[in-house]
Amino acid sequence: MCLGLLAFGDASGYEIKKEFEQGPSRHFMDASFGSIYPALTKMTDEGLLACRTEPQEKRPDKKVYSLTADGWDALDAAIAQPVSQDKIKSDFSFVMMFADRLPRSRVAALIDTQIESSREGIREFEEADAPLDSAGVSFVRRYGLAMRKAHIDFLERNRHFIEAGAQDDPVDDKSIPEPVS
Amino acid sequence: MCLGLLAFGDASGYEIKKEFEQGPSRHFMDASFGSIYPALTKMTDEGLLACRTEPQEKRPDKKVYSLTADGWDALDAAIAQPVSQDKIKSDFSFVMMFADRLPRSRVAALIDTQIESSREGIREFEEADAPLDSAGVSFVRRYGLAMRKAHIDFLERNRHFIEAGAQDDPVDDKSIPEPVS
DNA sequence: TATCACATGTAAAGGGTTACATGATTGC
DNA sequence: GCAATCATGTAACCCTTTACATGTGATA
Repeated sequence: MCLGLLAFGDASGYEIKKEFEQGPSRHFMDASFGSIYPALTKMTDEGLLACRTEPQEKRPDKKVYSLTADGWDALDAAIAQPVSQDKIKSDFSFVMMFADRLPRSRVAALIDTQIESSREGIREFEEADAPLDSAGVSFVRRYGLAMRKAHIDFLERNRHFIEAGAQDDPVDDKSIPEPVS
Repeated sequence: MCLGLLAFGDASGYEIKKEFEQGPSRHFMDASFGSIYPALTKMTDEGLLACRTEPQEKRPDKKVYSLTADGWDALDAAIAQPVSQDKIKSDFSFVMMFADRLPRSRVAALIDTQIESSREGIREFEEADAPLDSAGVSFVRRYGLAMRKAHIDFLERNRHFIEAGAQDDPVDDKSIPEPVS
């Protein structure tokens, strides 16, 4: 993943981490410093990356990595590899399977949070500098956008269904929604 | 996850694995025998699960697990816990970021595979016995269905865009698609 | 004054998969 | 005969996160 991100421009470990958090890769990959720094060191040892230290004023020194010819070859080899199926880890979906055992207010709050975080993701994607993207990056960014929109759309259209099936809230027991098929 | 699946009925480790592969939980969780069996043993030791051995004819014995009262409590505690953000690991999205470096035929094949596997997932979900689902399970199943449909929809609407940007195939260099904005 | 952003790195601990070990039966 | 399904379990290995270690400068 680090190798891939460096194909879009030289960067330090710290900048790669920011890319994982904020860039278009945000919605399908992630890594912590504990795996980024060792990976960068290892690939430099293997000759896939070159490293130069950039001194900065009023900031700690920066180690900027860039792809070598071997690095580009390794990237091309990686993207030629067969791809495995997408894997999703969703606490939300897991908890929703037991919505019947949860108070209505919790189910509603869970859905609200999901919608809000998808809206947040959409905002971040739309703010990003899309005109500079390659066709591939643009495709991936719009893909992330489309999935988030579909996510919000599904939740808004179906929430009434599951909220109706949930447990009455312990305290507030008025205003029972009609059951919906 | 095992605790959760057992809430829908007693099962053996082998059956839980099948549930991960075929049930509605298929699209957001997974586990191998190497983690299922130890988890089952551990939870039995902790008193969350009860285990009975069912002898079978012409088949190895089965160890069927069921939730104890403590198990139900642990499940309720688990679903009351704050949920973390969904995490997606997508080789496909990663490779697509570098579509410009790939031959058109590979990009097309990658997209075909994605569409086909989503169609396959839809078929499996629709075949399943939906009428017996709880409101929660039904919601999650329809959620998986909606996401897969959105996935296919995006790919079909946008594939021409990225396939146009990819590299000419090494051998076949005729029939160049028009660039699309 | 405290927290955040910048900046790199290591080690312990945790979680998971892969591979192995074993064995019967059914279908191609 | 060979592969797949049924069925359970262990251990080595791999990868990752979490937490720690260190230090400056800007902002609230």
